[in-house]
Amino acid sequence: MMTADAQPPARVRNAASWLINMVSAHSQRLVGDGFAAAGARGYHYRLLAALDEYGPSSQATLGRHTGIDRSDVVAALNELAAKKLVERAPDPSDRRRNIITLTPDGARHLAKLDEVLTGIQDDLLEPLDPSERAQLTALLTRLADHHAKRSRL
Amino acid sequence: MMTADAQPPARVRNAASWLINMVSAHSQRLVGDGFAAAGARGYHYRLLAALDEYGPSSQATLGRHTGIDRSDVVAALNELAAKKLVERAPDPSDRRRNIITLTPDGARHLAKLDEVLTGIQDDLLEPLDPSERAQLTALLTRLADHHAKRSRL
DNA sequence: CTGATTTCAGCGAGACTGAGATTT
DNA sequence: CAAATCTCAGTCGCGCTGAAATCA
Repeated sequence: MMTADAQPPARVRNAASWLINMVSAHSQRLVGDGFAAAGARGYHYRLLAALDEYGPSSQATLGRHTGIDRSDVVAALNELAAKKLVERAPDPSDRRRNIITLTPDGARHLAKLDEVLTGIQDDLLEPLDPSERAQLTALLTRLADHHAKRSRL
Repeated sequence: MMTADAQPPARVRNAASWLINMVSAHSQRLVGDGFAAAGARGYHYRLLAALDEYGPSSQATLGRHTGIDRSDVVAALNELAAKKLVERAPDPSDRRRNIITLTPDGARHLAKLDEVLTGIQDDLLEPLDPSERAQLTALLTRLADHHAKRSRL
């Protein structure tokens, strides 16, 4: 009969790219489930957080701040606007643009999602002690910065 | 005018889940592009590697070894079989099963993909010195193992 | 009957591309 | 003219679910 160990091939298991993707997959599942329980998804959180931190913005600016494609920004804002979490208004000083504003409801929703996310960080890093968490964060930040610069060329 | 800094909100930027996902996204882009240039994708590599490491297997076993869903195993094997990289034969001792075998062409293709992947590990970890790479791998392995166990309950 | 295996059809999220219309 | 903005219609990889048919 078949044992249920389910070990991936060693060459796969030991590749840094595989490890990162596995941890990322678990992380995305945790975050995705948490957000879904609150009636949201990742794009919604990123957009709300950018609006809160930078204030009312055009859609193009939101796309730059969140890393979300211009085209997906449109769709996600449609969903947020339908729930009255943001407001879309034409920019009188540049009629190509919409000015997106966080509503009070949107701010409340964001606060809830922030709580969800904070709780999840702890689940995600549970096996690591504080100094190990700091190490991991530092190493990942260096990798993220390095590749972000590379892709901006 | 608008500066092009594109900084995500601080709360997002500092979350471990965000960092992991950013690095994972860069990693997936590197691997995906590399595999695509060789005419493959992640599922193909995982299946070929599992066949090479564990020998001829049923589709269900391949799914367990690669973490690929039963349903996606079917589709990916169709593609690999169409390129003559694997062979599908009924299992005479259990007629529910197919026995999947790596062809010589499949082994050659796998060797090429292995080279691609090895090169990419270096791109991915470029800013880290060897001891930092080992640290990162160790920390990620602990997280991956922890969450793998949790999801097997 | 229960359980395993293969297959098909479909969905959801994230990350894209291309094209068109409008305005600067 | 070129460039920026918004929108719509698609595509792709990955990771899933549900259901059917077959067989142990």
